[in-house]
Amino acid sequence: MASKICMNALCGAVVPSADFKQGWPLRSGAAFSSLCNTCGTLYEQLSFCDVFHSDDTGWRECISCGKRLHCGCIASSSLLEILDSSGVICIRCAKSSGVQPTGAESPTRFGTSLEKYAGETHSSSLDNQISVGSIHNSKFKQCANFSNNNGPKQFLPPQNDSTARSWYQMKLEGSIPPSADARNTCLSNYSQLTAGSGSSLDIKTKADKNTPDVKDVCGSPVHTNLTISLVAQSLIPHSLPNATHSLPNVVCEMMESDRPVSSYQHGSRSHCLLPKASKPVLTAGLDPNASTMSQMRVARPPVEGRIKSQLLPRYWPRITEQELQQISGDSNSTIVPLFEKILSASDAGRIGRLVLPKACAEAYFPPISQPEGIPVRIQDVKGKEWVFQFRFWPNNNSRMYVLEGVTPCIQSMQLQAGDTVTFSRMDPEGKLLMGFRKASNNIVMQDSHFTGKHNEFFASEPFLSGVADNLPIMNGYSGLLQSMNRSTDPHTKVFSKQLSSSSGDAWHVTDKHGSQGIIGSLPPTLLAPERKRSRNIGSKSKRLLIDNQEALELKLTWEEVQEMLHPPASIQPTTVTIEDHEFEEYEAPPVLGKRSIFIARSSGEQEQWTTCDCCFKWRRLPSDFLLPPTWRCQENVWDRSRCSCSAPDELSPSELEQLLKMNNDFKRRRIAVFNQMPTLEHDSSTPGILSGSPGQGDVSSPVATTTRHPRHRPGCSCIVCIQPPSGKGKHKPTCTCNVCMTVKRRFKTLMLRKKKRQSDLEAEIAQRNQFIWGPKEELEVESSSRQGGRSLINLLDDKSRSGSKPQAMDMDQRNDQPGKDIDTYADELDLNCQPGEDFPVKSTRVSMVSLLQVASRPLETYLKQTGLTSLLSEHQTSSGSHALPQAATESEGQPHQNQSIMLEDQGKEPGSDDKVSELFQNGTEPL
DNA sequence: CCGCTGCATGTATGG
DNA sequence: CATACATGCAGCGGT
Repeated sequence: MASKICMNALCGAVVPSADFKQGWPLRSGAAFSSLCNTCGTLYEQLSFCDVFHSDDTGWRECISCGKRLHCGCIASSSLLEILDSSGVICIRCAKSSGVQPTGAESPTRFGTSLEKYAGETHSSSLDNQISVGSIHNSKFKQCANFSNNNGPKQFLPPQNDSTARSWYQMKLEGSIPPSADARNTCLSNYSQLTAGSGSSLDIKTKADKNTPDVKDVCGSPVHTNLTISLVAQSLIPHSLPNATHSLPNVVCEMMESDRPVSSYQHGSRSHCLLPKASKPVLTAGLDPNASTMSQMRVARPPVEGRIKSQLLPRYWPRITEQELQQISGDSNSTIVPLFEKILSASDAGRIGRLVLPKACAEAYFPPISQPEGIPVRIQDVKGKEWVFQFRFWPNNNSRMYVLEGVTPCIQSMQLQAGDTVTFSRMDPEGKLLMGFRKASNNIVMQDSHFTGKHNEFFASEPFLSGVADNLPIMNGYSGLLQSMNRSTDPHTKVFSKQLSSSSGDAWHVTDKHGSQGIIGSLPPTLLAPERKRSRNIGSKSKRLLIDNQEALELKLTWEEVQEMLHPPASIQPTTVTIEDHEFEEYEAPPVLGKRSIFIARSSGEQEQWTTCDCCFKWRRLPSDFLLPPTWRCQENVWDRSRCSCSAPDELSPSELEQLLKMNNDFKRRRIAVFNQMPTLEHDSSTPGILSGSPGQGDVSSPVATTTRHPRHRPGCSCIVCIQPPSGKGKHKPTCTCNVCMTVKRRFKTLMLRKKKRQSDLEAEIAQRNQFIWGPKEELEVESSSRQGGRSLINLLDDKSRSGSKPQAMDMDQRNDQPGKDIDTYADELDLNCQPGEDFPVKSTRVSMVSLLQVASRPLETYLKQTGLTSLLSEHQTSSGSHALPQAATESEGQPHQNQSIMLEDQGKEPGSDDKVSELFQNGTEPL
């Protein structure tokens, strides 16, 4: 019998694992946790995947294809479905064979109950087949009377006979009629099964057969070591008698013993039994720092079922038990969370009008028939009572509800756009309460970031959960699915990483570009002009963009967390395509690597630095070394002479300080890039951020540029990673290395595409403008070069229009391509071109005249000069430079691939052709 | 001129 | 496509 140690440092009790019968399935999609029997501390949060680790290995076999897929990875949740208590079929088989669950009226399937619970339904056709869970098909068989409420209790299922089929019956007492309707409501909607505060569900025991007396079990000291906890909702709380509010609110939900299972509601918690303890994981949507269940922030569906169907999950209250208790204090009143809203700029503005979600207003506020509305009294957390005018505006045959006069209240709470106001009700008085959460301690990043619209950004989002506590439960999963489902990018790859034994559940997604680009991975919204961004604060709460440094830092931190995850070494993923989405399946868990810092010295040498887990000193490693989760300098096989803990290779304090400073500086610059993107192109004084101009670092000191940024790891086959350090390693035209082959392949594809397009436009183009097409043709040789072409054309276009210098280009004039200045394009040009020649171009300033000279050359001349003629004829893309010719530059600098990284993504944006055609249509004559 | 009020409109999003 | 909602803005009244 395995034992665990309670993670509560103050407790430390050994928690023996009960010898539960395996194959005791439970629903997925909840905030699972385990409680220490001794101190009651929640010490594990189990992912939804863990629930069907029925064999405790995490591996399940598809009953159709036999493929073994590991729970805890994407496969377990989205690619597997449980057809009955034991059978699992992968989605591919289910889809291809049309397998339908048999033997059950309502199949037990995983992976969706959570989404439904959190309102995060996704659009897969499979979803339609997925029930809320076997609960839907369950029967209440046993009741228990939990008449005492002294601390957490667990319900112990029959352990001696896993096949016992004891029938239970639940009796609802109080004002809830145990009618068929009520029961069916419960059965059809799990969220309502869980009674919450204010409820008084008194469940009487009616044991039969060989089932242990539940009452006895529950009245005795805790026996189980593992429970699943759900934050629950009230079940029509205000219809319950007030006198019972101090009693435990219990829902006993008993299933057949070969079915999910048992839970009971205690207070606002519901505890279910898990078959076995599993490794601790962070569960998305939960606060990883929450030491107890009461601190976990979980979205609660509305208390009234009819509202639930109307109210968007974004308004679901996410108040924690702790907060609820704080509000209710010692009073006997019950706090019913109603809804919450993230304040928009308008809400928090001086107008003093808080727009209420329509459904919420109509559900929880008094009905009003006149637009003038009525005054409502709302008490804030300090006990102060405010009177707001609750009214509506007619709007499109609908209503728009507002609370007027909220400014004093908002100000007293010191709220601003992005903060969250919560509305609760105190029962039985029915008094409305208003609380709040500051955005600063409630990093709210709504799930739009996870949608397929911005896959790049989505890919860079964390799936270590709980960091953003406003995320829907399990957002890592649901958001992932949403992204997959919404994405129109057929190349979207979901790179699922499984749990390593030492890590928590985490998802990692890369897009088709590898999503390594920090800047390139930003959604356009983050690169939007300031005005646009500020408007988006709280905009519909769906696309709340973090505009403050803190949140950006957090995002970067998330990224950094992801940097630590690597695919298992030497494991080749199998790629499957499901509904146009490519999945990389790994048959081994991911590796949680150790954090490291990448730097590049001015010599071009790249280094990786990390700390020894033994002596905690900084050590230098090869840049391409994949760090294991733990690493000690004794393992420094590259330089054994320096691998003792007192090795000379360690950093001196000053060096360390410098290194960390540079690392921080790099982070700051990443942030600065976000902030400065819109203005960069007309701010030649800040070229360093994108162009890597001199000044970034002392030539004699390490330069904190991640030319091979950390998220690219050995095994990454993207164009960035596979190319040698810039300026090094000339490739011969006949070279067949990865780099050259990739570039050749890309070039070939692009040329084919180009030719096809060209044939359509050739006549017009030849007639209209020869010299524009030339450079563009060339510049589109590589996708990332297209921006260069656009840049040039934009320059011309802009100059032709305004006659002003190109640096003065306004973002708004070409907002289809957020700011990059010309040297950025120059950098970009040499991104994927191969270092067959020395890189001639790295300019921080480009002469307009020289650019125009280049631009005005005939295509053939240009190709010839740039060596692309040979490329065209021989497809030797590895030779020659795609960069602007030397004449176009004034200085040289070092290549900076981290810009290239981002540009690789951007280069795939459509539009450059549009720009050209637009130019043509307008008949603009460049100069 | 300023601020308030009510409505209109644009945009995001869900169905 | 319908709807919700964030916010712009015209019009009005008060100062």
